[in-house]
Amino acid sequence: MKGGGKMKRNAKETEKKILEAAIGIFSKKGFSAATTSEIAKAAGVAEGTIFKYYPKKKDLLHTAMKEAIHLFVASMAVDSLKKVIKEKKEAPIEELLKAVIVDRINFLENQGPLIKVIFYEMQFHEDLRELFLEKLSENITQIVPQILQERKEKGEIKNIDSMVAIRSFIGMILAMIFQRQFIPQINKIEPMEEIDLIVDIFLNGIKR
Amino acid sequence: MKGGGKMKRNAKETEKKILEAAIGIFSKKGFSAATTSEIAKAAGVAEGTIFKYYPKKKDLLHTAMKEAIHLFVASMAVDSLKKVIKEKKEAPIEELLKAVIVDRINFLENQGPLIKVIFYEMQFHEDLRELFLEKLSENITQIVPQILQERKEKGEIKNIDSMVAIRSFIGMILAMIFQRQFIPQINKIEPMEEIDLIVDIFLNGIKR
Amino acid sequence: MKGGGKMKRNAKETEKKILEAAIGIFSKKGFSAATTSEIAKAAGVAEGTIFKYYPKKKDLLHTAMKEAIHLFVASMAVDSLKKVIKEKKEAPIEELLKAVIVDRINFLENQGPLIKVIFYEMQFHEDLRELFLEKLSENITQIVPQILQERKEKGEIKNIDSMVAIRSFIGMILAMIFQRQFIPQINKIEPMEEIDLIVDIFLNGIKR
Amino acid sequence: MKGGGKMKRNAKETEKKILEAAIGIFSKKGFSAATTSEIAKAAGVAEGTIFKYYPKKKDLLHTAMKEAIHLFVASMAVDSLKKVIKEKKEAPIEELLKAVIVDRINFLENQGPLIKVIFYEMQFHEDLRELFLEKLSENITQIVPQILQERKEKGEIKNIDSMVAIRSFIGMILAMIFQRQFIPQINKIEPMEEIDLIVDIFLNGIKR
DNA sequence: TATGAATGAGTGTTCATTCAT
DNA sequence: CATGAATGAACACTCATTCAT
Repeated sequence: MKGGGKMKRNAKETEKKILEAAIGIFSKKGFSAATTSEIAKAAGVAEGTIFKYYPKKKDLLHTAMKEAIHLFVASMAVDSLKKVIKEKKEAPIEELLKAVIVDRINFLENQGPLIKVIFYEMQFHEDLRELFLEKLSENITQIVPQILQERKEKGEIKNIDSMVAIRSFIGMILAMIFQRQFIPQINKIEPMEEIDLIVDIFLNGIKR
Repeated sequence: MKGGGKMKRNAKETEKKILEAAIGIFSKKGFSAATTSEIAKAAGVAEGTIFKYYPKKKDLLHTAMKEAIHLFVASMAVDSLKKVIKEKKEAPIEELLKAVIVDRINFLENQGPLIKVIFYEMQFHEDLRELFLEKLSENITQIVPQILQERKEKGEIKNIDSMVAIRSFIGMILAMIFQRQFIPQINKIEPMEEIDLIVDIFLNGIKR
Repeated sequence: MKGGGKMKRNAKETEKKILEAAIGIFSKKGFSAATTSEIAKAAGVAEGTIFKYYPKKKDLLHTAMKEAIHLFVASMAVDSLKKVIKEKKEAPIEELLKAVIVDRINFLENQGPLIKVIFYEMQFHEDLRELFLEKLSENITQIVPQILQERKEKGEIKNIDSMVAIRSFIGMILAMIFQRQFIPQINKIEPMEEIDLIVDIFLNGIKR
Repeated sequence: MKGGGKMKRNAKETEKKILEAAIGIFSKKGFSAATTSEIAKAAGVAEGTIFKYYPKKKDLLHTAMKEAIHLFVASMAVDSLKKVIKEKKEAPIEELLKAVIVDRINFLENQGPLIKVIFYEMQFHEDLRELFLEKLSENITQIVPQILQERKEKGEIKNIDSMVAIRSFIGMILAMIFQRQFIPQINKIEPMEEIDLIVDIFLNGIKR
């Protein structure tokens, strides 16, 4: 009846619960349609508590976005990919690309909601858009060319614009993921078979 | 004390103005963040007028979506593409594909906002999602395979799954459009050059 | 498409249709909950037409009320009752009272909706209340005492306050009508039998 | 930019204030004509606060009705009357009836607004009507016959249908109350005198 | 005279935000 | 620190009323 806390006292944990609940709701309904009361319920805190940590609703979005950007850009473009690339440095390029695809599919399956929020809200919030794209382009221009550079030098692949090549590859994969997610009924072949096929098309496409 | 009639009287036109304003606002801010007062202002009508034509705000979205679906699915997948394909039937496949890309870029430039609305809101509204995907998968499964069939028979290209090939091609194009829209600064080559390159990669990828 | 009338042109008739539709709707939902659009539809006219005849919605109510008051007060308290009383002047008083009851039940069955509107809206609109009660009290004080005066003089009934007696009788009848309308299931005896019983109670009650 | 909490915190009290304000306004203007903004002002709360307790305006009516029904049916038909009847069990029947009338007048004077709401809105809302009448008829059929039964057995009064007798008595009283409320100017005798007269009429009417 | 498209003040309702406890 | 009752600006939506045709 009196005001005051009941649950465990762990500010960091509470903050995290709120942020995670917010990401969940944002990804289900979008930022505008999500309500703070809903988020509070999902986080298991009182509505007022949210505002101790995030004075404005938009702060929730910003924090989520910053985390997402870090995850998406740093993790996606850098860490994870770098790892794959390094591990497979000596492997045939087919194997490298397949590993990349599988890695990306896993990434999207785990970080899907967050990614969704990024892409949805980026459209509407100039500040977020800039933040995201700045980070992204920074990393992309650094990392992407390296991936194919070595192979080009070895003469395995054509001397084409690396960005275009990589981006095309990404487009193929995303199109596959998107289609398998939303219109799975039109598929006639198995996922692994499909991955092979995509890699095959891509490699034939760019090889000398 | 209450309002009265003033402006021109043309129901059909008013309805259209409202719908167009709505699509514009929806695509700028998303459905939830858009307000009817804002839409009214953009349409140049009183707020109450909107509700004569669209009793619920969601009706605006639904109507926009139905129109969008018709445009996107029927027009995109069928009419326009069919035309391109027929016109270029005897042309080399490179030319066909380039024509398709240019046609799609034009389409997206003109119908961009509408398309954006579709993809945003589809995520959140089950009913819209079903409506869209049903139409889309219907058409895709009919049209897409025809595009490559002939070339396969002539032995120009590999005997691979047409859906995967086409989808990969679409993915490449969309990735290009998306990147050029949002991170244009990382581009090093000219659009037409890029189109040539994409077609080249794709054709090499699938040719026998 | 162009503005302009289609139907018969008969102002008086149109006006009447509107008023009747209004009374119907008012009695179904009350004045406030009734909408002019609903009334227009029920009257078979365009919404704007209503305001040619009744510039304000309240005018509809006022006109209905005036008609109702005329009907209810003049007709109920005066004409109809007078007629019954005159016809049965020489009849035994039991017969007179039964005739009155039957007459009143008929009246209410025919004029029910209008009566309902009177009693409902009277509560909220001071002006209507005054109009109604003024008329009513005028007539009641003139008519009511005459009904029993003669019988009193003949020594058939006690020399009690006529108003109280008559009002009690009216109360008995209205209670019967109300109960039969809303809780008919609790009745054990037939209507005519019940009328006999009420008259019997009343007459025994007032007889010397 | 948006509001904040200020006043005392007592949910139960706030809820009650709102309900009472609502009953007051409903009884003054009817449900439809009452506005939530008006109710909020009368209750001394912000408009939004109302909806924390009663998510829909109609919920206010329903809650008021349920309370009213309980009060009216349970209290009126059962508790209060039972008490009177028990207290006066050995008293002459005249005294019993007078006590009943006085008790009822007091009841209506105190609960008037609530009762008014019941009778108004019952006409328009099927659900309320059913709720009310169900409760009412349940109780009436249980309580009413008991009132006269004993007297019948003692041979003091005729062996007539108890329901009709009681209802007639209620009708007489309500007619008195109604008339005294709305057309007080036509009265020539004092209230207590009038009560005596009504009881006299009724008793003579039903005595053997 | 009748129409019905258009109006806009006003209604019920929502929700981010505040603050006494 | 956390609560949740309270707030009020803003929203979707209604409806009596006006007026060009």
